[in-house]
Amino acid sequence: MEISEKNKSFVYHFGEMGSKWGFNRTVGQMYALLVITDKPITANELASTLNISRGNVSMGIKELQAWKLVQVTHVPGDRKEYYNAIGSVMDMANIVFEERRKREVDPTLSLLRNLLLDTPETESEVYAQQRMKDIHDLLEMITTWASELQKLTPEQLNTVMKLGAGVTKILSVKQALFSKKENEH
Amino acid sequence: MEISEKNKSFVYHFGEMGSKWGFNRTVGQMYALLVITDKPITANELASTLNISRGNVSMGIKELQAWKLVQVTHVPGDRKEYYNAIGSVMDMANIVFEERRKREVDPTLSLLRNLLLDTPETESEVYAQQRMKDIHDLLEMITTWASELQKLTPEQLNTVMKLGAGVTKILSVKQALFSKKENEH
DNA sequence: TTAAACTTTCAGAAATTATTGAAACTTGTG
DNA sequence: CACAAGTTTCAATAATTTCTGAAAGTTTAA
Repeated sequence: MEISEKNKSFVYHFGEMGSKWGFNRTVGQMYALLVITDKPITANELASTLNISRGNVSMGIKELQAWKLVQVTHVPGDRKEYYNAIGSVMDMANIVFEERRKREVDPTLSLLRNLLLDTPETESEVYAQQRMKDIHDLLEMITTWASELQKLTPEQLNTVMKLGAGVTKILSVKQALFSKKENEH
Repeated sequence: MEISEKNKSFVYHFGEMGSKWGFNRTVGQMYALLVITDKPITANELASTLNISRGNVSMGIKELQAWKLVQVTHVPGDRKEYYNAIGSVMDMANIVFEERRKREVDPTLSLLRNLLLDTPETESEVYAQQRMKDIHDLLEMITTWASELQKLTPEQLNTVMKLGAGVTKILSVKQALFSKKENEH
C-alpha cells in the first residue's frame, strides 16, 4: 500500500505521540493509518506499509480492539480480515476519554474511597486525609461532569462548547431566575 | 521520616499511576509524599523515605519543577533546600491540564495546521485531509473550551460543575430567551 | 581561601517495554 | 480429512527508560 508524504508525517507523528497518549509507537501508527484511509486495510498491508512485523500488527490490533477503536470487517469471498477505524472523530474522542478514565482515574478513585473510610488518628494523618479527600472530590467532580457532557447530543454539545466563557452570562440569567427557590431551602 | 501504612499505599499507588499520567514511578511517589505532608521535605528525606538514590531525587525534583508542581523553600539558618507541593488541589489540576495540553495536544495541533494548508490532490488525499481536519477542529474546540473553563472563578466553576446534565435545562431557558435574536440573523 | 554542606550531573547498570519471527493455532474449502 | 490461507502466541532480542552512585559543581561562612 502506497502512502503519500503528507500522510506519512501524520502517521509518524501519531506514532511519536502515541506513547504520550497511552499506547506504543506502532499502535499509534496503525491507528493513524486506519483513520485517514477510506477503505478497510488488511493486517499484511499494515505490516508492509509501516515496516513492522506481522506479529506486532496482530498485537496492536488486539489492543486497538480493546480500546474499541477499530473494527473487523470481511470482504465476501476473501478470508482475510480487514480493519477500519470506528465511527466519527467525536465517537473516537468519547471512547478515548472513557477508556482513559477507566485506566487512569477509576483505580485512584477507588483507592481513595477506601483510604477515606478510616478515621485519621494523628494530626499529620488528618492533614494527609484532607488532601486525599480534596483529590477524591475533584476527580469525582471531573468524571461526573465528563459523563454528563457525554450524554449531550452533538448539537447540545456544540452549543455548550460555543458558549465558552459565555457560560457565566447564562449562569447569571439562571441565578436571577431561580435564586429565590435555591435560597428558600 | 516515618510514614504511616495508609500514606504508604497512597504514595505507592501514585507511583504506579505516575507512568500513566506522564511521569515515572519515583516522580509520582515524590509528588504524592509532598502533597500529603504538611511541612516541607528535604531531598535527603525524600530519598531515605522512598528508598531511592539522592541523584534520582534531584532529577525528579527538577521534573516536578518543570511541571510547576513543587516549590523550593528555605529554613533560616539551614542550608538545605526544602520542597513542598504548590497550591490547592484545584491549582494542581489546572497545572496538570495545562502542561499535558502543551505536551500532548499542542504539537499535534501545530502539525495538523501545517498539513491542512496544502490542497489535497488525489481522492484519497481529500479523505485523509478531511479526517485530519475533523481531528484538528475537535482538538481546537477542546482546548478552547478548557481554557475558557480555567478562566472561571472557583465559585463559577463549582456552579457549572454542579449543573451537570442540568446544563441542557439552562440551554433551553437560554434558547427560549434568545431564540428570536438568533433566528433573526 | 578553604572547607564543609549541600546539589547536580551523567556514564553505566538495571528494569521495563516493544518488536520480531518462527511455531502453533484456527478456519474454511475441496 | 488434509491442506491452504490466514491469525495468534510467545520466547528471544532490541530498544528505551529509569535508577544509581561517584565525581564534579555550587554556595555559604569562617
